[in-house]
Amino acid sequence: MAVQGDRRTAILRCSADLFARQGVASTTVRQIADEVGVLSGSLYHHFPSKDAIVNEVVTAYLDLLLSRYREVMAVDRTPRERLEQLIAASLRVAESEPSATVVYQNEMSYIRELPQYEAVKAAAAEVQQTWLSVIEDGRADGSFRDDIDPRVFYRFVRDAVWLSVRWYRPEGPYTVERLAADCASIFLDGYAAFDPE
Amino acid sequence: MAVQGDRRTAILRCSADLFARQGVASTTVRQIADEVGVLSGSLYHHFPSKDAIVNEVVTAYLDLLLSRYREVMAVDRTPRERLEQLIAASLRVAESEPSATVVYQNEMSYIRELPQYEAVKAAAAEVQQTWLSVIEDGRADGSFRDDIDPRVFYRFVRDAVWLSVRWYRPEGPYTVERLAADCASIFLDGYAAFDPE
DNA sequence: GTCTATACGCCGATAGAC
DNA sequence: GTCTATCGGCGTATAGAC
Repeated sequence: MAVQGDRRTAILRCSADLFARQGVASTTVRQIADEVGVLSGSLYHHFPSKDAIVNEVVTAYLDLLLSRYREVMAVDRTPRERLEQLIAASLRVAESEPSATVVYQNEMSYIRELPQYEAVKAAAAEVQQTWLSVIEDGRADGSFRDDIDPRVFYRFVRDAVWLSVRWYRPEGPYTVERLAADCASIFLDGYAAFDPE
Repeated sequence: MAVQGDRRTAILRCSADLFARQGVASTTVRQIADEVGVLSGSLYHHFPSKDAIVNEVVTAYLDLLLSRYREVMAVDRTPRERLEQLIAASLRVAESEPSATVVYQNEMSYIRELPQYEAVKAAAAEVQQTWLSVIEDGRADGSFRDDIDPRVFYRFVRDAVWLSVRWYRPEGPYTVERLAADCASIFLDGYAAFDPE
């Protein structure tokens, strides 16, 4: 069982890497098997289909992300602090699971056709609701602007945060914590120079 | 010739729509032919390969985008005004060519393997250079902040702008000009409420 | 749990009639 | 310029030996 668990994990990890690099549709079960070090037929002992592998990659990713979001929301903070924390939590998840993050960002049209899409949809809805509730709270207490639709602001932040997996490399001196701080500062304070007053 | 030109255009338009909806790898030449209203063999009278269709969709898109950017840069304006104009020009191109925009945003790993990738690469470099020069000018004249890497700011703006094709629908009362204004205002002034002073 | 061997369909692309 | 017909290859998935 430990062996099977390790093999399953290896299959999921190799698949996520290939899916992220080449796209799901362009990745073959033979490539996955090569990377794992078995023949393609052996994959079907662990998963019933290629789609099942995709589904598990995405589901595990969303479970991790949601658990981090729930931790952020469990603490009493201002909307601004919570927004900063959501950005930082997202970037940390993207750093620890870059391939799964890329798959989820790039392959939504593929994911939507999976047989178990409803579970993914529910998790995605909770993710969105978390962000929107924080933004609405900030509008309500006057710390955020009320002249721009919260959904528009949410989508800009979301896309900027998640697409950072396409260019951010955690190896350099620019840490993920600094990236999160810069992101929050740009979106909240703007890139225009502060008024020298 | 007019007929062939029309047919070529129809093939490009249908291909871009399918590529955007399903991904390039998952779109077959038979699907493209069905959508156009011919049989798949007939496509090869107009294009030597499926990859050639992808290449022309992307190249035409980048040509259009660059021509709009050059118009913006031809006028003497402040960095802030130019940044607003680049955002607006980008969103207008995304509105007029949504499928090609999606293809270019989603399929970079496919595009990078095309035989004629060098031309695409050159155009992409000019796009990036246009944004960066405007941002650098704003830092130089003190209108933009100098405590955050211009490349980081560029990538956040770029991703927020281009990913709007995934959710923005021009049919509603929220016009693309208003979207551009909101985008520029968030990125330059921030979403935090203005100091009531 | 992995391998060998293979079924079966769809893929991009081509040749040649019309 | 489009059609008919088809080729060779590679895709996912399966059956059964070990």
